[in-house]
Amino acid sequence: MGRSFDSGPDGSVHSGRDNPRATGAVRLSDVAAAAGVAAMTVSRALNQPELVSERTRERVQRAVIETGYVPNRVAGALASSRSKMVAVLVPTVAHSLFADVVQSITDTLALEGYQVLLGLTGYQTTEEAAVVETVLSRRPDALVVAGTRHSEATRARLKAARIPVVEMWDMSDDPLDMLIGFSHREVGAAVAGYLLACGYQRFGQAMADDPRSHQRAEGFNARIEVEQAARPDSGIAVMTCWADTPATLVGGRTATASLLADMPDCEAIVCSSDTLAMGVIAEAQSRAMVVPETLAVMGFGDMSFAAATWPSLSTVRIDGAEIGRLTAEHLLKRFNAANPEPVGEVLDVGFEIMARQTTLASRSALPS
Amino acid sequence: MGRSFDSGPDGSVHSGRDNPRATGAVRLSDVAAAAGVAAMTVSRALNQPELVSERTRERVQRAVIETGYVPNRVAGALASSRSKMVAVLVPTVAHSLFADVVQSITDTLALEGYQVLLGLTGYQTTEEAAVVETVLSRRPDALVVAGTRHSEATRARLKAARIPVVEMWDMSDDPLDMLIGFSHREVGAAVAGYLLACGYQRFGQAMADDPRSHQRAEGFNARIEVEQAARPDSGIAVMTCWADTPATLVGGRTATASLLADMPDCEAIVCSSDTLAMGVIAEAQSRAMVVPETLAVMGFGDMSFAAATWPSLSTVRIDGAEIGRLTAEHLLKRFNAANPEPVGEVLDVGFEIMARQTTLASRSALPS
DNA sequence: CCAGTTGATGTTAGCGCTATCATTGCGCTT
DNA sequence: AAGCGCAATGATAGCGCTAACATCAACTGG
Repeated sequence: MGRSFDSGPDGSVHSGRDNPRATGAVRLSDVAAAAGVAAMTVSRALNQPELVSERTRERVQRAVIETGYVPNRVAGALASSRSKMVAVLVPTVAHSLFADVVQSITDTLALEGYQVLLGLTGYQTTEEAAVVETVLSRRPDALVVAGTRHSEATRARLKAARIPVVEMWDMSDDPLDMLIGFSHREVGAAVAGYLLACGYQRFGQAMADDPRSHQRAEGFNARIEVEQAARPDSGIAVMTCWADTPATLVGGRTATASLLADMPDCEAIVCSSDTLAMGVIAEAQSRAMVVPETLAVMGFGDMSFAAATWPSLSTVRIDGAEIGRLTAEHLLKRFNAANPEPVGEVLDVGFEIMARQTTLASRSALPS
Repeated sequence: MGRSFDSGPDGSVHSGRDNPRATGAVRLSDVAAAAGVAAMTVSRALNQPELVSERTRERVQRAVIETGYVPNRVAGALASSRSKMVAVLVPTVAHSLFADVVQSITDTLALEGYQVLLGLTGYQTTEEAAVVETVLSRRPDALVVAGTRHSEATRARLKAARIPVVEMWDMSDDPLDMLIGFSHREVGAAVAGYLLACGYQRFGQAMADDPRSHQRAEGFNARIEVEQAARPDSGIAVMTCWADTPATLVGGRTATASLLADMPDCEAIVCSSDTLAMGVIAEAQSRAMVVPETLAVMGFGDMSFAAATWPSLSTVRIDGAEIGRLTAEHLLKRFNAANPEPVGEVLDVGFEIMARQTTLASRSALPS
């Protein structure tokens, strides 16, 4: 209590405030001196309180407040080789789907004191490799990455890092470790099934030209082909228009114009994102077409505005928050487990078709 | 080349692979052994290449690749007390405005090898204090925080940390250090001025009940009062309806219903967010009111969908990416400067009124 | 009453890097 | 030839923390 922070009676282990390399911040040993215990005891009182007697714990607590101590986790991480950080790599955060995931991971990890180191990879694999290396240099306790297509160099680095890795967002046949996502093919097939059930037959697809959209388009077409085979004379048909990435409103309008030019009797347009779908609706309305009576529209993503438009947008909902939560919970379980070995587990979180006003549930009941 | 990594001829400084506390990862000294130089030289070759001869630099480069070395920046940060990390604290990232800022900061800082440590504070000041302490324990080189209202404890911690602090998003009279944002009052006043110029006189306000929206509402009302004083018999009037936070579509619809009930001749509804505005439009359309002829709508935020709707949403654009870029550039300048003292600088990035289809530029020319 | 056990605390020795100063070799001057 | 300055490299000593082991008192049971 009455003791100086700078020197114990024995001359403290640390070189004290006069050392040119010291940061000047309050250290564990300062708190220890204030509490009249050893530095190690303070460390334990803060990190493993159950190992310390209640009386000591309280004294340390008081000394921490008194000195205004903020632990230096950089030093802690170096000494213990546990950083309590999780690197999260997503292409961008300026997109509500990934933003939801990041938000949810951050919130869930925070419950046990873990923090998120954010890495934005862009949409290029080359950039990903650089970001992975930078992020690994911080020695995170785990790494979460969106997507399953990594360069060989990246895969090697991730394996060499010997930390839990969660791939999310996409499904894959050979996950590096843990995988949490959904199948884009199945989304496409489900959308086709839904629209067929509604009674639609003439389809346009306005898709952004990226790998995931391609998978959804494939799933869609596969389901349509099954139906064509089952009902050869039904007049079921699909046209696809590929838009530039990233998807924009204008892209949706342009795609719609193109699709309507080639397929004037198009009944429904399926989009690879809600943003494109908004463009489709805008183009339709500007042509005085009535949505959904004249033209149905289907989006993807269930972004915040999808439910808010008039007519509200039918779309596919991916629960990004759920993916994030599951990811974080899985990691916390791994951290607390004795054995941190890769598990090779795969979790399909699925998706939900949100039937709203831009599609008609029973179009077949209407006069065509 | 033919040398073992584990022991130099002199018996290496480090205890080698048999030490139980070593991580097993490739270390600087391993690279040094492979390149036949001292560890310090490798460190310099990587961090201050200009201090090393070209021949040595190349040898080191080769050794790095050969050994698969990934620097341990945790150790580096401890030794140099520079972490090359910037903490970014925002209420949420599941909101495109903040997401844009985070994206932009991350991208810009990455140019000079800095990384972002993300902290999500929620909308409560109590949470902010805890998050600030946690991130400071990582000893970031700077801290960026959205908003200017901090608890005393937070302000004290930030000052004690002795690192550059950038407050962003709001204006304030007494910034802690650097401040980059815009004036919410001025936004409100500008929106009022714009709508008055269009010829509107009967206004509704659908505002989320948060401090920033209050400031905008104040600015709006102040401008309206000036006009009322100038033209006492004009019939200019405002009604305000406060919606719950966070703003939702349904909140917008409810607010609209309430406003129209109290002010049936309402000509224009001003919203505190684009999301609320979408709700207003949806409610209007469901009542067969024509936007903008019967009811004009004004949003805030210029979110991605604002330009995409039909009719497209008139709103106020804040350039989140610009705020992020300026923030990051300011910090980089500070990092490279000799003197890292607080600057007390304030930067107003302003805003832009995006006149789109939900407002009529010359309503006065129409028959009322 | 003493070896064995337990719980609480202290001591020591690094974690892997970089700041700092020391050393070396080389070209140049006087 | 001795002295100087400079560029390149090396050796040393920590940064602030925690793993691992050591110590010590207070018990336990035979």
